[in-house]
Amino acid sequence: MDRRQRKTREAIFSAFTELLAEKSFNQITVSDIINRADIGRATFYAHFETKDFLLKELCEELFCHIFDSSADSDHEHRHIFNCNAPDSVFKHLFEHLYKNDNQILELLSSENNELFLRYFKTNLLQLVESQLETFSSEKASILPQGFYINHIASTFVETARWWIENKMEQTPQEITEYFLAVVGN
Amino acid sequence: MDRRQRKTREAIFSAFTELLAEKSFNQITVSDIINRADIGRATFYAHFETKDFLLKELCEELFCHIFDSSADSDHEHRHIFNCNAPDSVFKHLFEHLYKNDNQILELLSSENNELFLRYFKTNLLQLVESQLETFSSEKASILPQGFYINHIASTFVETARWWIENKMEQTPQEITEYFLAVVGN
DNA sequence: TTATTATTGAACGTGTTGTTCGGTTATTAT
DNA sequence: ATAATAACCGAACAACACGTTCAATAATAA
Repeated sequence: MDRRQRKTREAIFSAFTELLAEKSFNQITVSDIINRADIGRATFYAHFETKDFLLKELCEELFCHIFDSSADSDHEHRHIFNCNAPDSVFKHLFEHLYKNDNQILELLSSENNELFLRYFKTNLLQLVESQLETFSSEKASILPQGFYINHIASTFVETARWWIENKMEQTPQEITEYFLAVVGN
Repeated sequence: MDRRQRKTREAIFSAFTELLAEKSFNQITVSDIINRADIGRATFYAHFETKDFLLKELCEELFCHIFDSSADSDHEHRHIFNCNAPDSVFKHLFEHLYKNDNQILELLSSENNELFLRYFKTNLLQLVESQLETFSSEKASILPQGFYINHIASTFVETARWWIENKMEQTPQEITEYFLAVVGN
C-alpha cells in the first residue's frame, strides 16, 4: 500500500476518533473530518464511500484486533481460544479494556457508545458460542441455547459498559468475578 | 387543548411511527413526516422544535403509558407497584408487550430498536430499584447495588428484545420464567 | 527518468433544514 | 351571530451538508 494512502487513512481514522470523543456521530460532518485530518475533500471520498462506511471500518479495525486473532501468531491472543481455564477468556477481555488499546475506552464511554457496543456484542456472540461448554450450569439445559448465548454476551457487554461508566474502580479480576457471579458460575 | 392541535399532533405521531417501521430514524426527513401526515411545514415546527424532540416525546408517551401510571386511576397499572407476588411486575410488562399496545412492538423490532431500548431501560432502572427486595438472592449482598440493578434491568431489556426478535414464540408466562431463571430467582 | 497513482481544492447540483410571512380556516368568547 | 383569537397553510428563503467532477500537482514505484 502506498505510503500516502496509509498516512491519509490513518489521519482520517485519527481525526474521526477524536471527533467521536467530542460529539455524537450524527453531529460530525464530513467537513469536520476533512478539516481535522487536513486532507482534501475528494481524498476523503476516495477512501470511504460515506461516513457510515468509515464508522464500519473503524469498528472492524478495533474489534478484530481484540477478537479475531486466532489466525495470526500473537500468543497473547491465541491463548484466548485455547486456554482451559473457564474464566480466562473473559478476564482477558476485561484486561484488554483496562489497558485501553486503541483509545477504545473513549469510544465506549462517549455519547456514541451504542454504536460500538453493537459491534462489540456481535463479535462476542461468536466467542460465547465457542465457549459455551464453560457455562454448563443447570440453566443451560432448560433454556433455549440462542437465548442463553444472547444472555451471556449481553451481560458481558453490560458489565463492561457499567465498569467503564463507573470509572473502572474494580480490577479486571474483580469485574470478572462480578460477571461470573451474575452469569451464574 | 384545541382540537386542531390534537389532530395535528396525532397525525405527526402516527406518520412518524409508520415511517419508523419502514426506515431508520436518520433516513426519515421532516419532509417525509410532513407529507405522510399531510400538514404544512410551518405547522410541524410549531409543534416540535426538531425531529429529535419529536422522537423524545414519542418515547415519553409510549413508555410513560406503560411505566409511570402510579398517579392515575388505572387499576391494571396501579397494581404493578402494589402487588406482592415477586414476579408479577415483570410478567405484567411482558404481557403488555404481548398485547402490543401502541404498536410498540414494531418500534422495538425495527432498525431503530436501540433508540427505544434506551428509553425502555431508563424507565426500567427505576422500577427495578423499587422492586429490588424481590431479588434478594445471596448475590445481591456481594455485588455493588448499582451493578446489580443495572444487570437486572439490562437482562430484562435483552430478554424482551430476544423474545420479540424471535417472533414471540413463548408465552408471557414462559418468557417470565426464562427471565427469572437467568436473573437468578 | 518515466509512468503510475494519490492528493488537491474549487466548483457544482441536489437535497434538507429551520424560518418567515401574508393569507385562510377553525375555535372560543362575548 | 359576531368578533377576537389561535392554529394551519404553503411558498419562498438562506444556510448548510452531501457527494461528484475535473484539471492540476505531487509523491511513489519501476
